[in-house]
Amino acid sequence: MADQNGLEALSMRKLAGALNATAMSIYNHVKGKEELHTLMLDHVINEFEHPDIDGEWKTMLKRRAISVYAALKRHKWALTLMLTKSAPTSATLRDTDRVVGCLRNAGFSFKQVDWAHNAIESHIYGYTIQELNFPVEPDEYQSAAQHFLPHISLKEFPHAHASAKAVADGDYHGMTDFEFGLDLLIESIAAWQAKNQQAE
Amino acid sequence: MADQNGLEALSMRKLAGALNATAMSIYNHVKGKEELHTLMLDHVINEFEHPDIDGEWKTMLKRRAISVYAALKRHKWALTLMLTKSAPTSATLRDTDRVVGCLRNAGFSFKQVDWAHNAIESHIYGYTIQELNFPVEPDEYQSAAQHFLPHISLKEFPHAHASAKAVADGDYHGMTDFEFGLDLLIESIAAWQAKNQQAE
DNA sequence: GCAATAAACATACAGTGTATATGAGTCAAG
DNA sequence: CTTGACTCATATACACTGTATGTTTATTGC
Repeated sequence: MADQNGLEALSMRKLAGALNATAMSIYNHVKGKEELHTLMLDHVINEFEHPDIDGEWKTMLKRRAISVYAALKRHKWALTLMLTKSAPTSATLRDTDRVVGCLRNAGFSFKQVDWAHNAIESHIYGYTIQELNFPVEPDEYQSAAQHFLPHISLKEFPHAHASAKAVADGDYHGMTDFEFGLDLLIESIAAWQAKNQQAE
Repeated sequence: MADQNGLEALSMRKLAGALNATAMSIYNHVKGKEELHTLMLDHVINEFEHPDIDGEWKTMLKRRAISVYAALKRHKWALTLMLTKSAPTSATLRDTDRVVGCLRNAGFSFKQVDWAHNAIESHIYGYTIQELNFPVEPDEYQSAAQHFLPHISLKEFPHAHASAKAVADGDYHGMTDFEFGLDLLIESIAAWQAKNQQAE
């Protein structure tokens, strides 16, 4: 229901209706709506591709990152929930356990694992938050830019205007790439870790 | 009100009460709650430190990134709103205009600007989303790790357990750094841009 | 002083999450 | 065979939400 009509379309009464029951029946299986959200979020996290601990860390973490990105796009409500939830569940524990294990096997110190993991997660969530917030679909960038261009004041915002004009004129597609920043990060993490290996 | 008690504590009636008025009076100044949220978000965006277009892009974008990060931490509800909002406002336009201008002056192509900007934004939002979601304060990491350690199954999640144990034992503080990933990104973007300069 | 406008208001409605209490069904122990 | 415990669906009710509608009051320009 949330996948199709958004998180606000999922009320206890509507959920109960879809199950041919009343709203209060749900409370026999779930403590409240917050627990329901936690379970939903767990379901998404379980769709992440867990890295193989003995695999090459770069490819393992890249594959996982792409799968996380895909899952968060499939379930657009998930990131919203992440911002209102608190305690980590066993689903997140399993995921982090694999990531940590993979990096530890590659010779990372605990601090290096933490920092590297955190940086990659940042890219995944941040890239997704921007894409989910972006109002137009990728195949409509040019037409959207043409439509929006008159609303971007040339005097007030000359550079933003020029940038939008480049997309409107078809000089470049205007599409960003999830793997661009991801690769930058992974490579620079590798260099950083190699340099600080003996220092740790 | 949202800063102090969270976004859900800001209802039209409570806001009106704080202004010594009734809920419906607000609708004479604002179209609805969605517009109220947009205005609140704009207020946060206006707290961002706009980069000097003629400054050195690395330091300019780094300073801006840190100010964005600080603003999003001051107003914890802002990121949540970003995920439910749609059209960009003039406040966001002003911000992106400065960023784009700064990078353009540094010789970036439009595509390079877009990709670099997007990657840096990803780090800011993603890092913040994790920090806001994290349940414990930095000065309580060790005690929190000691408390949570028994709940992390050694058999099921050995690496996560070991990582938490390292924090609990005080082997390392367990604190990540916003500027770590930021610096990695900025430096690798600089290298990438320099290499592709003549190719664009 | 009067008309026009702006802003605050009271009321009402549909919808939300959920506390509480009741009732029907299943199952094991005496 | 019965009794008691337990699970689960239900009905009712409460406090709250955003806001559509219509009315009253205050303020301004002429």
